[in-house]
Amino acid sequence: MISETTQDRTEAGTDTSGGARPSATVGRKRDASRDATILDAAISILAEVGYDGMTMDMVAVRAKAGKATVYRRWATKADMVLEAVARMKREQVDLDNLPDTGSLRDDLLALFRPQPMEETERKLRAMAGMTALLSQHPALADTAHDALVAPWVEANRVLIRRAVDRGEIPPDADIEMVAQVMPSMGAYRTLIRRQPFDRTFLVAMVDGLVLPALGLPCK
Amino acid sequence: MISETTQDRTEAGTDTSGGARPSATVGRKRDASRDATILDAAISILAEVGYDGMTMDMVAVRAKAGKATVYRRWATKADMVLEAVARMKREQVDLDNLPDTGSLRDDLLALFRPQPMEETERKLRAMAGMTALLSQHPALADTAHDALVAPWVEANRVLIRRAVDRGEIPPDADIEMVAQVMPSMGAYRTLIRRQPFDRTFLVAMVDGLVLPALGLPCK
DNA sequence: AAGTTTCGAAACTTAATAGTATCGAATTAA
DNA sequence: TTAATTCGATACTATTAAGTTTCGAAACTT
Repeated sequence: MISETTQDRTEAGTDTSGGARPSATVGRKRDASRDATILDAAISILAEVGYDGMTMDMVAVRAKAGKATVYRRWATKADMVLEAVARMKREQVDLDNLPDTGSLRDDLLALFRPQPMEETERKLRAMAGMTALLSQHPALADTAHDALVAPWVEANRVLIRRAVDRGEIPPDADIEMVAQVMPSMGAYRTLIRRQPFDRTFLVAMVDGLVLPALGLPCK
Repeated sequence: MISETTQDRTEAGTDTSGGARPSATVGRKRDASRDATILDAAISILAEVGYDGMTMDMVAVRAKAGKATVYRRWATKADMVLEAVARMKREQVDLDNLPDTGSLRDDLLALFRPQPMEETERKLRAMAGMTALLSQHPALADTAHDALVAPWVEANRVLIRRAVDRGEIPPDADIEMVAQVMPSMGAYRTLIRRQPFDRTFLVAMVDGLVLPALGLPCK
């Protein structure tokens, strides 16, 4: 079972008072930076061996943390993985700072510029590792999608709309469908085929699929 | 570890002679029909709960078989799942009997006619269940792909080539890429999004993506 | 200084399950 | 008839891993 909320503060030890205690104001403070370290280790291991292949000991060892430190933060393995995935969202595509080169093709390719594609591949693999969890908790499918794929789709949507507005491509295309193509094929290629999501593949998708589907070469 | 070959015949009991014995000619014969029943149970459970969620007891119970009957056929769980997936291949798209309506659109839609799409979805879900196994044995990715997706891609390839030959669509499209679109998006939709692979989605892909990418509406 | 909490480390408990062994009944060949 | 083998069922073993507890040291509040 996945807990409703993340554990915050105590409840451990020989406490018998049962009631929820307010955040402790005394004692050593929690090192917030351990959270990120642990979650990052979790994501890496998730990408490598999947949810069921990942043990809490592996995570603790890689993060150089004790298991108590891990379980003080998340009640269960599933809870931890959930937050790890949710956190990836923040590092994703920066929707407020999209490329704007004047060419749709360049915009689409530039989406992967600052952070190289290894990082995208790592995240896709982490998502692959989560599929096992999705079987047990289908509701998590949305969390994973929102965190990893939705921002990418949204970015494509914006870039395509801009191209329509500036008259670069005809306005009658199914933008919604086209915006999903690259994320879908990227996920499939990484998750199922286990092939690299590299620049060659990216360019092939843009030139062989996305732009033609939008009617570009017919102009 | 995954065994090289499927166990055939004996080696069980109190045999101490070590050497590989030829197929027994005496005693009760193996009921070959149990194989299919067991593998079918395995596929269903795989689709429902994934590889790690599936226990050998579940499979035996659903197939109304004893575990000895299962392990007499396959040495390990992974072996069994492998053969189950390989067997799905034979029930897939009939490449020797593809639709040929004279219209690419109708051909693509007709691919899913005889067997309804629930079956396709079940197979895609079984594949989703296998992703966990792929994390541990990446070599299996090819087996799964060959069994479940490659025939579908090949069918698309053939149908598209025919349309090019008869002049329905221009010959300069990236056929290889386009042929992969529907399987990729179908897999992604089923595996990650956990949304239905229904006729509506199929038509949207064909009309909003595949045909436009091939340059059809510009003719 | 005193009391409380967090830290990493490691020992421990407990539940689940892959795989094995055994059972009595049924099937087959010699 | 007899010996070998398969069948479903079930008990058993061994391993793995989630989650708990304990430890001594460090860090923080009052």
